[in-house]
Amino acid sequence: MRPAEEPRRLSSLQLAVLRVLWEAGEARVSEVHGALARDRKMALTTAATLLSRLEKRGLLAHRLEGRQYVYRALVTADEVRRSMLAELTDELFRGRTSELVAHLLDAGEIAPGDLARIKRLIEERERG
Amino acid sequence: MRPAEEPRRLSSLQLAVLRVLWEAGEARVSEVHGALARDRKMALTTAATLLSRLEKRGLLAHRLEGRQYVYRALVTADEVRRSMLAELTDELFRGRTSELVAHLLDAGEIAPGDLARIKRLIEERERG
DNA sequence: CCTGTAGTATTACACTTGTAGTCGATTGAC
DNA sequence: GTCAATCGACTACAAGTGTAATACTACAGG
Repeated sequence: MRPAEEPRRLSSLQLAVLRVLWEAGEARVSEVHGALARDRKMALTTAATLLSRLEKRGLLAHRLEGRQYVYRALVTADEVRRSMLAELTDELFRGRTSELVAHLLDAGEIAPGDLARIKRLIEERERG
Repeated sequence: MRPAEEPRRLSSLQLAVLRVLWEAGEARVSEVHGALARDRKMALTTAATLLSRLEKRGLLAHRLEGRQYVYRALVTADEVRRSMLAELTDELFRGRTSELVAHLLDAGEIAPGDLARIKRLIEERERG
């Protein structure tokens, strides 16, 4: 039994679709469209195309309710995060997570307040 | 003077090309091909195409040496890391770097040894 | 029954990427 | 000087993506 293959690379737009479904749990085409169209103007059929393509790829599924499709994600946000982050770590930081974190620190990408928060997380993890 | 726009999304293969140039400083088509072909079989013309496309996009430049093109990257590894990481952070962690790090910790992606190293980095940063 | 209308399915098209063949020019070896 | 090797330019093509029009279908209202 194949464990629902890795999400591999997903475009911004594909992720946006997934985010809608992750937040809503389930959503009709019109709802997904509504959510996406808040950011970028888009035809309803475009949203429908995106959804059916993602389904063909095995990332979504739908059930029928009346005449409408109700989609849901088959991958969790965490799976996608893990997989995309792993790929990025491999390609840009030779697979070393610590280098990634070091980069974050060097690049000043971390707000001062977060620094303490992260340190606390690490300490918890050390004990745990 | 346009500051060499953001690298945006780069494919694995495009990054592989860039890595070669980052390591070598400069490289001829045949050299880039040689490096890439160690991992995946590939025709020389394929490497040439990749290079010229990346140049058209403004990420590379070349000079002529004899009859051969010698390419170099116009973006640094750090710029690419920053930009791609920022995009991923936005899309998958609502822009919060701390959530990214928290995910890393939760996902157990960090080797035990690295934990201490990262903590040390944070402490340095706190003082600095 | 007939017909809008709401929804999905089908088709289309431009652009990017991965992949590479072929063309044309230059140059080193005889 | 001729010829083969070398090297970039140009052309090609299948997938995947973003975008959407158009076609088809079923259902609600009259």
